[in-house]
Amino acid sequence: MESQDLKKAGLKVTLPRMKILEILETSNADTHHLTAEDIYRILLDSGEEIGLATVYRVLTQFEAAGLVIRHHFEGGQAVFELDRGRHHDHLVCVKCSRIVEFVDDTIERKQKEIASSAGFKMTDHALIIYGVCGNCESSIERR
Amino acid sequence: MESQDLKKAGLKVTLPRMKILEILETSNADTHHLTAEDIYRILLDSGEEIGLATVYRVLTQFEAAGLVIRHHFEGGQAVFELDRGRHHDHLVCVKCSRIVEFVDDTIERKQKEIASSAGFKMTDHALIIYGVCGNCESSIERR
DNA sequence: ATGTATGCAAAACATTTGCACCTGG
DNA sequence: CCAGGTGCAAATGTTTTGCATACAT
Repeated sequence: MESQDLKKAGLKVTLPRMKILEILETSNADTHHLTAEDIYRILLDSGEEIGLATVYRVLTQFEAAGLVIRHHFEGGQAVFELDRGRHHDHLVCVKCSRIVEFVDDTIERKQKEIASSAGFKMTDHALIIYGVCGNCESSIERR
Repeated sequence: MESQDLKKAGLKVTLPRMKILEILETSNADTHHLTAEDIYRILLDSGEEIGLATVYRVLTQFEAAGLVIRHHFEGGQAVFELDRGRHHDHLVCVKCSRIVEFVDDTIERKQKEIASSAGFKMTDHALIIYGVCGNCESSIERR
């Protein structure tokens, strides 16, 4: 049960928070990571009464608590994903926004080297590879 | 003379465009990459009469023409840098926003491998390492 | 009860667009 | 001269905030 996670983060266990956590857990996996608006729509569609502002507030709190990660890929909206602890980078399809996660130890190691040889104490890093995924590649022409 | 670049891109050689190009050329190098607002301020401060909208319009045209690259680092505003042809990635100081550019062939190679083994046709990629630079590290405490 | 969360509306930003006027070739 | 460029103001899209009400403990 993840209501524990909420309590641990000093956040009351409320319905909106539980619902948002649940959505992140279930519809997050291999497909799209979610925007605040996505989550808002899903909640509305499933009959919940919630405000977009609350979604943003909750996501921001979750981010501060280390429960979710906020990404700024291209295209205005930030996307959110549950922080499952295992760091990874992203492949983003520029056609359909499909996201594939990956980890590469060689790259991870190299990054640390680069940072320290530039005199930086690395705090974080983001590697995003943009491209056209297999699906979109085959189905020629689409928006 | 880079008025050539403008003509080549099908853009009239106007004062605002020249000025913006000049700013990108001179104050771009090792320090901060510039936001549209930065450029706007610099122009106003140097006595030019220009609108922020024009700065955005020009930068967008420059981007389309391949003259500049737009980056979406953390923190709202996009930053722009001249495209000098040599691809590179970025180390960003989270304290002072100083930017260091770097290239690592191993990482470049690995990225291609990762993309193709995931069935993606890579179109672009962005690697950003966030950290605290030497300067900020030493001068303990600062905003 | 009581301090925190929420919903709504309004504010705050970053960026884009419409339009009348100006300018480069 | 005339298409394209510019400034200004208004529109947009995203995220944040103020405030009165509702809820978890």
